[in-house]
Order: sequence, then C-alpha cells, then structure tokens
Amino acid sequence: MKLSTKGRYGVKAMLDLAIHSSEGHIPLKSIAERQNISENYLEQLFALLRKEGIVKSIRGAQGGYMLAHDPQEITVGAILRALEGSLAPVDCVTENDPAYCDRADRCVTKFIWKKIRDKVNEVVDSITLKDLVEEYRKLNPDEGYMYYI
Amino acid sequence: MKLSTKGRYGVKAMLDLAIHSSEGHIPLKSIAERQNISENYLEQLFALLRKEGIVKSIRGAQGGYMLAHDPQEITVGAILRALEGSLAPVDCVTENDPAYCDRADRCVTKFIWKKIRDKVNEVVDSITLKDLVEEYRKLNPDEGYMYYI
DNA sequence: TAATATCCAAGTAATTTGCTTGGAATTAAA
DNA sequence: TTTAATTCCAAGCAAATTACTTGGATATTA
Repeated sequence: MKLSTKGRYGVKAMLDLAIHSSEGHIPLKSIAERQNISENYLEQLFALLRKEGIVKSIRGAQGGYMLAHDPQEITVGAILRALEGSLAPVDCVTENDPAYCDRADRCVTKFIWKKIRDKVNEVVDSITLKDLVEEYRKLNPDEGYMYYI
Repeated sequence: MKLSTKGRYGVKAMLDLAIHSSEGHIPLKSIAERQNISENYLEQLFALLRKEGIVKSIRGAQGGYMLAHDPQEITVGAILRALEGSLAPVDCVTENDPAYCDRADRCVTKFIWKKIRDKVNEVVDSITLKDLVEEYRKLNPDEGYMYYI
C-alpha cells in the first residue's frame, strides 16, 4: 500500500511549482535542484501531468512549466492519480474498467477494497495545492522562498 | 498504492477459516484448494498471522489452524497490517518508528500521508470477520459451504 | 548560431513480489 | 510402531516493478 516516488515527488514538485507560480514559467531544472530530484526523472512525471491537463508547458529557452489551473482548483488527488494511476488498492475496483473477476457479483472482499478506494480518494480530493501552499507558508515563515519541501 | 497478494490472499483465507470455524482445526491444504492459493505460500502468510496472535495452530496429523479470537474481534485491519506491515502510504508516517526525515517538523506533504493512513486504518479497523461472514451468507445463500470467495 | 528548454524512446541496475523447493519436527491414526 | 498428515522453517529464484539514466530530436530565445 505504498505510494511510489512518482506520487511523492509529483506532489512535492507541484507544490514547488505552485509556490513559484507568480514567476511565470518554471524550468524543471530549478525544481529538480530545489527538491533534489533527478531532472530527467521529473520530465517523465511532468509528461504525465501535462497529458492530464494539470500543467502546461512552453518549449525552448526561457520556457518551462506552469499550473494549468489556479492552485485551489488542483487537488492532490488529481496529481496522484495522474502519476500513480487509480488509487484503488486492488485492480478489481479500479474506477474505469476494473479488472475482470468472474465472481465479482458475489465477492465479499470487494466491498472492503471499494471502501478503502473511496476514502483515499475522499482525502486526496479534499486537499488542493492552495491548501498546501498556505500550510507551507505557515510552517516555514522564515524561508522567503523555499528550499527542499 | 496496491495491496500485495499477501493482503488479498490473507483476507480471503481468514474469511474461509472463519466460515469453517465451527469445524475445529482447518488444515491449510483445504483452504488452499478452496481458494486456489498455493499451500506453501499460505504457510508463509499464516506464520505472520500466528506471530501476531490472530490465528493459532496445532501441528501433526488432524492438526491445522483456528481463529485465535471470535470473528467479531478480528478486524480486517489487524489481518492486513500483520501481512503487509503498516498501511501508511509513505514510510515517514509509519505508526511505529517512522522513517527518519530531517525536515519532518516543517514538512507539508506529511499531513496528506497521515490523513490517508488514518482513513485507511479507520476503514479496515471498522470491518470484522463477523461482518464478512454475514455478508458472505447474504451474497451466497445457495452455497451451503463455500468455494472460491 | 549558441544556449536553454521541452519532448520522447530505450535501456538498465536494484529491489520487490510471488512464489517454489527441500526438508525437519510433531502428532494422530492404522 | 510405522505411516501419513500436518505445521514449521530457511533458502532459492524467476518475473515484474521501480527508479532511475542515456541519448537524442525538436523548439525557442538571446
């Protein structure tokens, strides 16, 4: 039941991006340096985030990434699902095209997995980037503009 | 965020054991056959469950496993944590000796992981084997005594 | 035209998962 | 007393997954 580095790095990187969102486009290199994540690996994560329409990019020199929406409209859930896929604990209760199971209609344990899935989604969908930015400023009042989150 | 087969097989096997709890000791062989799980692999799972005091065993011919407590006292949470370890999505919020992190006191994302951890535990701790047995009988009124769950 | 970026597809080492194998110890029944 | 059934235990191992790295092609600005 562990998140992979994709999910963890992804939320970190998106929070970094949100905190710097007033500065225009942010190159991955700067996020990678601040958060101590491989830039090449971040590329892969941002490709997924872009495909989901969570960030937008501009190529070339002085290019970089920006949030595609306001921070209060981007949930941790959207970020995590973009990077990790469904947060369902078992494939038979994935939201879209759940894995086939011939006893699905009489399966008892399925209800457990669904409840877990729904509660996890509920939690992560209730937290937005705006919440995280505010929490960050509260916890780190001294650091003008951020290091490692 | 997926459960491994340990957790999934474990809950299945424990439900099977609960349904057959009136029959005395149940050998793993019969659970393995009914649930279509490798008997040798089940041995490893039941070693963990026994270490946690969730099942008890009798060795030798006519031996087998039994629930160590009444079904209403055994939660899905206890089973899953015995088999999967902490259900925390990130090691820094494991209940006992969380992984060290030098920015733990100023970490924003930690709150997300804690909320997920707590909700997941809440769900699985609210479901007992008794609930599952009742649900099973409701969903499978025809099958006198069980096949694949 | 040089530097800075995103974009994209493979490759790969380390780790984890999901078992299997091979036996030793214990117990009940024949 | 032997045999069969069973738990107990420690290793071994192939396949899959993870967490990257490598090596470019393409786009944009200075």
